[in-house]
Amino acid sequence: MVQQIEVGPRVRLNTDRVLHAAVSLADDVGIESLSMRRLAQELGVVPMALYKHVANKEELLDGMVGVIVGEIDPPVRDAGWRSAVRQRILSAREALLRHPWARQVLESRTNRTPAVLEYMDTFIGMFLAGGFSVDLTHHVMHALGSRMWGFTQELFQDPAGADTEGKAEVPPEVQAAMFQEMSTRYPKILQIAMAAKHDDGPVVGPGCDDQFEFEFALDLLLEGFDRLHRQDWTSARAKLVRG
Amino acid sequence: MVQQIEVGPRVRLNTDRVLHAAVSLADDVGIESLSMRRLAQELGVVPMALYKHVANKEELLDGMVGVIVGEIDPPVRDAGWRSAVRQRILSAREALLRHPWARQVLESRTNRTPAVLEYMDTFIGMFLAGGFSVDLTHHVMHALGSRMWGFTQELFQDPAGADTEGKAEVPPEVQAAMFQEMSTRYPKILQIAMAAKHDDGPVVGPGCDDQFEFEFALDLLLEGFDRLHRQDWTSARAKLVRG
DNA sequence: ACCTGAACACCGTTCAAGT
DNA sequence: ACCTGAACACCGTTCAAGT
Repeated sequence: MVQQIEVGPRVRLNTDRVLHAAVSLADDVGIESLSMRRLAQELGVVPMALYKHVANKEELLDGMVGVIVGEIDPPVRDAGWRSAVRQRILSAREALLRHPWARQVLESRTNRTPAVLEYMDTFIGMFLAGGFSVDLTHHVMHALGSRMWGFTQELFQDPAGADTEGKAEVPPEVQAAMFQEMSTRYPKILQIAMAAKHDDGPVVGPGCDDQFEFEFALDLLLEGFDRLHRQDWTSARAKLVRG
Repeated sequence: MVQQIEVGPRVRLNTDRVLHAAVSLADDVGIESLSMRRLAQELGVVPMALYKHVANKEELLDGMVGVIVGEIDPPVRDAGWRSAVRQRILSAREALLRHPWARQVLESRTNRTPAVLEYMDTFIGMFLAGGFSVDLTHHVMHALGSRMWGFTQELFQDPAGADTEGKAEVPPEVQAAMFQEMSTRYPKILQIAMAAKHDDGPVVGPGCDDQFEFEFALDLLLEGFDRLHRQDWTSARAKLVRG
């Protein structure tokens, strides 16, 4: 699991080492178990030593986000806006999927760190380079929202995730009872959940093809953006129509 | 600010009273300051007394979400799916806006409480009643994601929000320097930010019409859903095409 | 310049006891 | 049946001191 020990001459701490240690500690033990004290221990150092390199825990989290954002590929060159945007979002998605805690941290934070701003700036650049008006680009960015990072709120999240080991298996008869309960109380949820499972396999469990769902919504939006772009959509006109 | 005092015969605690006290405490002091101890104090009771009515803090948060979800209007009757969905989402949005902490709590949680399931079930029902296939409804729900709750990740969030009082005002010359810095490092962000401010007023500050942005993206999606629905879209066919 | 020790003001939660 | 007191094992962070 977590590497530690670290004998020999104590390596000098620096912000980068702190940040990367924090990232891999969060990868290993989960974000909820990441504390300044625990991180210090991992680095073989007293808690207060960290405060020379990050001002506080908030800044630590911002720095960790920065590390992950740094793993996202820059926009591909010489491609249309649509494929450039699509590829970059899917690259972001891959980076975020490597660090399951990152989604939550990204969302919980009002990020205006240089790394995040840099990402957004080049992101916006893809639309502008594709001939989008500044106006449309602005609204398009809002429409994407967190999808820009390659994720959306999952509808039917697995409970907690993390340690699947500790939890006792649900015995089949209890599972059947839960199923019964669901089908009478929430029949429609069950219906669409069953539809997803149909061609996959297990009736209960995470049978959704998340990647398909993500691309479904993404392409729907991209299609819409494209249409508006070709129509020379402006927000002023839209507001007029809306009244 | 926070009402407390509460003299006279101590009212008996119950889960409902605990939950509602927690909601209004979070409204008042912010979710990050909501602790079991603080809540107990607010109710004029020792911390441990709460544990007779909620199993732990997680369950408290789930219960608080339940209270907010209960404030969302049920689907309107005798309307087309599109207007029913639209109205309900905007009603959810109003409820969530009344409790600024709710968005974050909703997102941080793997909610499968009865209140949330009930909301989703009736939500799904609107599409099915509109003649959507179970298949399309499933994907459409994923595409909506957290937009179902009436919010999306805000692009340019105000830092932290909450106590605007304590923070010292940024002096104009510093503001100008920040502006300068932004325009050279993140020129495109500035461009689209300026576009938003154009007809509003202050150059810096929250000049975005959040409601417009929200409806812009929502209508783009609804439009897309409608098109797929009329084309008798199926995921099987879509996967075939995609390869 | 960087790290340490001890302390402060908090957390959520358990356990055994009170009425 | 409900509430209390005292305690446990944690937090993030400050301050003054060490090398």
